Amino acid sequence: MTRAERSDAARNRAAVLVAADDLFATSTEPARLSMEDVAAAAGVGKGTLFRAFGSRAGLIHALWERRIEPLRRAIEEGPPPLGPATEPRRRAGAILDAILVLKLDNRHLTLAVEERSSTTSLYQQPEYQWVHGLLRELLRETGRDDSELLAHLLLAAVRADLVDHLAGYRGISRRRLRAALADAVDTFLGRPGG
Amino acid sequence: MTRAERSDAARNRAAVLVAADDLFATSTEPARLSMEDVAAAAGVGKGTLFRAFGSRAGLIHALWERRIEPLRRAIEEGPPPLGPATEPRRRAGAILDAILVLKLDNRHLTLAVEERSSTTSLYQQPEYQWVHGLLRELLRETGRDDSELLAHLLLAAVRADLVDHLAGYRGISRRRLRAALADAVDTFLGRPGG
DNA sequence: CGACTATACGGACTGCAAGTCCGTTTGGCA
DNA sequence: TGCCAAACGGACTTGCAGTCCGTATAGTCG
Repeated sequence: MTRAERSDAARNRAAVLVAADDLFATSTEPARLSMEDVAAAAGVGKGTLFRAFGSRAGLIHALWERRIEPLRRAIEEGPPPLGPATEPRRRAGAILDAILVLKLDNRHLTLAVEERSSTTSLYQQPEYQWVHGLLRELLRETGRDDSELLAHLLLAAVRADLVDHLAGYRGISRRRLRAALADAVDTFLGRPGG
Repeated sequence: MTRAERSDAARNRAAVLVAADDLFATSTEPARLSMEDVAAAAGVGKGTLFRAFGSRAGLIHALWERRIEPLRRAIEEGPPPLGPATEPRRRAGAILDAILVLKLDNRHLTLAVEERSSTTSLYQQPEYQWVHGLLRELLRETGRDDSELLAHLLLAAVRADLVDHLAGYRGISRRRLRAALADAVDTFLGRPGG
């Protein structure tokens, strides 16, 4: 069995998460943010950083984990419209909307999460597979066929780089983006009420 | 004014295009394909490669240009259903289908084209902007509002990495993918006939 | 044809970032 | 207080994009 984490390791891990979170939020170009920068900002050595997170992808994943955790809880055990006791069409729409908002609020971090690195495809990431499975099941319950592909299509609509392009570069308002997404969901599933 | 290209430069340029085309088609992991590999395969020096194409992105762009050229011609001056003399809903569907097929046929190359490199976003690429503008106009003609965002959504459905994941990793047939895309288009625009 | 020069060649070199190694330090326990 | 597994950190390795510059040559002009 593995021994408990030593206190200095825990402290450094926390310091790195704080520093990296800040750097990703601040930096204009997440892809240019190097691990050495993160280590320096956290006041630890590069070796410590890699010991704690394994790789750049590991660090980014840990950061994203923290951001997505509340949403996961809300979906798995929260009240409607995100929680389980919700009519499928409404719940699917609410989940997609929540994802869009999360990405709008964490543009640079999500860009980094969805960055193409030779080894990891977005579609292999556990988080993606989790929402995809969830969504597919909800769509299936509404009676749509080929719910698997439709779930991918709806998730493609909230790809980090697209959201970033529209919200950042094109300056489209959050309101309009959410409305457009809701419209698209309604088009596919019909309005929850009708 | 600029002088004409020297014959050896033209020959090397062609050799590089042939070699790179082959390497991208063959290689399992386009991101791992280095410029030095390409130069070696083409039998030229690295300097020559960079002189001819400027950068990795420039080379990939040149390769993609050749692949997409026939489609562009068909769309701009060909017969229906791709050409201009086509009813908008039908033409939009035909264009999206053609793009999907092109990506299915050039999976690795399109992965490279849409690769996230710090400087270039997919959404800034002239090719993307061209199809997006085209599609947006067609959607506008069908009377859909927010045709700009809808055009992005439809194009997100044929993102290279998604297509590659579905066709390659998940083994979903070309037929089913095309049918699903056609369905999605119909859902948004209504069937061309009705 | 011969020589002159802009153009092109090519591979050594630079810069940069991810990830590793290993000698040194330290937290936690007896 | 002494021991040592765990953790530290920065020098080092690796791999790749892109540059530099001395050498070679295509094309032109006399």
